[in-house]
Amino acid sequence: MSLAHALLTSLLEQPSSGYELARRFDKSIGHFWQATHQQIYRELGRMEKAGWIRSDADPDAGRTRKRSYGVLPAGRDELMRWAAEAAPLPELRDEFMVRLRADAVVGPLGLLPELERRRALHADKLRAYRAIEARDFPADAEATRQRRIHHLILKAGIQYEQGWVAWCDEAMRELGRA
Amino acid sequence: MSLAHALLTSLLEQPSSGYELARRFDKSIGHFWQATHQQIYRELGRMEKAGWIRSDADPDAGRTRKRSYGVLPAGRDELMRWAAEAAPLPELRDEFMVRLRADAVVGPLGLLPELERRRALHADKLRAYRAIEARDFPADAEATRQRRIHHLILKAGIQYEQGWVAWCDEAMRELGRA
DNA sequence: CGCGACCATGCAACGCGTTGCATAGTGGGC
DNA sequence: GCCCACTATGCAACGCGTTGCATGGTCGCG
Repeated sequence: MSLAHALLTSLLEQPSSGYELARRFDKSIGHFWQATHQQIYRELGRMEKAGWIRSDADPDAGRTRKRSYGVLPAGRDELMRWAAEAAPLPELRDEFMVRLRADAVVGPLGLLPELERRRALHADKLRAYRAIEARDFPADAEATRQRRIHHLILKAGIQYEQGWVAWCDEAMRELGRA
Repeated sequence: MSLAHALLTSLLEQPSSGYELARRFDKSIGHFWQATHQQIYRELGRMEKAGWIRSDADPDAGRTRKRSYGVLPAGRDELMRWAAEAAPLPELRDEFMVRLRADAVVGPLGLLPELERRRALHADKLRAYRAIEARDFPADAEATRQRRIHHLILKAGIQYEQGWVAWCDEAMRELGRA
């Protein structure tokens, strides 16, 4: 049930509506935990029932259906309880490796273009992460605990994409000389 | 529907029973595509209905319930058709990053031990992959196309675990001096 | 004034993956 | 001779994540 806890975290950072959460997930948290607006609305409903969050009609009442959510003490407690739990490592799970293995067993399937496509996608993400890093974590900035942690998370993404770009390069060399 | 195609690949490499597939998934293919025996039996049933594979009672008939599966031409065609498709990049999806972010917003939650645990788990996997590499891909071995591809897949795992070990080290330094 | 883009929430249904349990035969160890 | 571990397959149920669709309001543009 990480989604609930990701939402609690996001709501603690900034109380918001389901819609705003959905958009924020597309940016910061979405880099390592994705969710659609459907999941988010459904989960917010459950969390409210559980007494972890409460909602109130937005200030611009009447005009829109917008509702804003805030974390209740019980929600904060739950988040702290959960954060201390041990969790299994996320498993590597990649269709493309299945394709490669299929290529190995049924003969050349022309995977080079797909490999190039993947390389480009990873390189795009890497560039985007680096841009965020340059903007949000300049060398001379004051490093609070919070900022250092956020930077650490970003570096995980950078490391991840960088690794894949490097692997794609190697794989292209290997597949190329087939 | 990658599971079906992973099974087709595995069955082309070596016709087998559901049980054997389940065990093989724990080793080779399972490194990048996991499946429980439940999923496998269910999927084999569907694939047989679809005419991609056929089963026959095992030679030691009568004694056990064992059934062996083999890929039919339609299954082979389907695998080749699928392998050429474009696929979205697998997304990074990691609970621990949510925990870190929670730590940043509700104060120190004592994540260092968990970080050490993760580092050890990644290092274990890395060591296991390196052992497989030393055993199956010695420098002097003949490099067929198939072997080069299998090595490439293994290197993806090595690269992946290596990256996480390095990141854990950095994260431990950062969290340590808090 | 109408239309398209965006804000904002939600229902219904499906599928993959997970969990718990059931069944039954076989082979080895104490 | 009994118990345990392993081989081998399967049912039932649940939950998360996905997809397609529906609804209705606001705001800017031509």
